[in-house]
Amino acid sequence: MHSVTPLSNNSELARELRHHYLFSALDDTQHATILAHAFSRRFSAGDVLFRRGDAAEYIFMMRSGSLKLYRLSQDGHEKIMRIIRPPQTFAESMMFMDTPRYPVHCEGVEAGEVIAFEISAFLALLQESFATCRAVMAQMTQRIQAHWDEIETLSLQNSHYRVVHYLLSLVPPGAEGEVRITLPVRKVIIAARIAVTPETLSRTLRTLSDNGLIEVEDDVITILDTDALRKRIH
Amino acid sequence: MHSVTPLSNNSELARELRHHYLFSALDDTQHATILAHAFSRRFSAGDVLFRRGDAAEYIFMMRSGSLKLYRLSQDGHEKIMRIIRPPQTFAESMMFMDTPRYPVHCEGVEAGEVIAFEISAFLALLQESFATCRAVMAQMTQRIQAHWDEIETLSLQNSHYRVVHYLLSLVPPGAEGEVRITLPVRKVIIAARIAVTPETLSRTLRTLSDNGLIEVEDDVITILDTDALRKRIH
DNA sequence: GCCGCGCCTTGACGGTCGTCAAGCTTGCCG
DNA sequence: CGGCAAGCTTGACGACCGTCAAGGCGCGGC
Repeated sequence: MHSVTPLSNNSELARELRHHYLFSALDDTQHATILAHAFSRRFSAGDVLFRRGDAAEYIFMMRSGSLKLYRLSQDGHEKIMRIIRPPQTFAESMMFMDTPRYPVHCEGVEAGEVIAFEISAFLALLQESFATCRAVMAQMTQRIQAHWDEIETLSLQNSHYRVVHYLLSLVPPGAEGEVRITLPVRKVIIAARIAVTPETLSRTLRTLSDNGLIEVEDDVITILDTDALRKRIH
Repeated sequence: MHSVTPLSNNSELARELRHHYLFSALDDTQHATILAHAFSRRFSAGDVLFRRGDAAEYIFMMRSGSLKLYRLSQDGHEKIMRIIRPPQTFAESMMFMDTPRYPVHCEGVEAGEVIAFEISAFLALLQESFATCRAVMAQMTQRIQAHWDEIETLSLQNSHYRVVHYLLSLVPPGAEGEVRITLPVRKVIIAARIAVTPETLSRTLRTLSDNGLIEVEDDVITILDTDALRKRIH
């Protein structure tokens, strides 16, 4: 694999781990152990980190950039299951499968860097640290909650709802009235994430704009009245 | 709460736990502990076990009957997230939330019985038993896999596919050629499970029947050629 | 510069599937 | 036995949204 570097004596990374929700419960010895079984991987947009069906030997932590986890239908349609950004970890749940295989493709969106930790090494640490065990479980619980929400959205709601819902998810908590947000990724990526076509996304934004609820200028969207938009879901 | 009975000296239940994937790693003392913090709950079809938003104090193990976990949209449409049958457990992932609340409604479909275990007691046991911890995580991993699959199905596939996919999921593993299956629940329940209307389900079964792929007689369906049906997904 | 390519938008069209309504069968109960 | 409700089916209709096609805009490479 190219763009791979060892992590010996990377004190900045060590400090990062100490503040990370998944690793903060570990002591110095344990930190050293997992770093000895980890490596850094740099990637560009379009680089493939793994494919669906590959044997899963690593869990990952994002350090910079962004990437997408996605599946393809037989006729080549792409559904993005998740967009990953720092400081998220992913593929944790692979650890507990009998024959671990990644269930999605993984590809870079914006160039960046991930740290890969060997699953076997991390599993061994879990036995020693119930607190870390709990952190993993809390993490998995959050993922499950997000899945319930997504399944509900996909089966109970129409595309209009999904677009509005996505916009509202970008509003900082507590914000009210007029809010300016910037789309974090290209629109075609967003469309694949919320399971609509780029055309439908474009048209829906247009309708919202015509109705005076938002203003669109490239990837900057001004929500004129957050509450009104929230109620607008029909 | 009515239909609730204590579990002291229920030796049959104790034996059941010993063979259950979630509890088999516990020793006799630990079994006694959780049984001291558990109760049995009988229910009929239509009985509400909990509602979405209720504080989650228990995890559950099905002993008999069946029930549904579901959500409602604003306009009253029901999406069944999961059908539970023995010997499944559910709501395990609630244990790791900060302020645990059930994220779905739970209602009886066929009369039966569940065992409710206090979350606090079970959490305490997890600290002592890494093996049980692992069992919980393996369980959550399976749920996550199932969610990925469902999200993929909902976003990449049409209703025809979902019906065929559901039928195939009822075929016993390894079966080939002509297979006779019985629908496990009423059709309206199945429809809500796979996110189509009862009308669409009915029409799709009709089409498959007209094309000579299946034969339908009430809740008994004969799949004439499993492989042909598998390929029929378009 | 200018060409080509990717991203986004807009329009026209058509299929899928949900909605509404009617009718059928079955089982339950007075 | 008649009446009623529930479950399922079938038909007619229409909205939603995906597909196909065309065109504008910005950007990088030659």
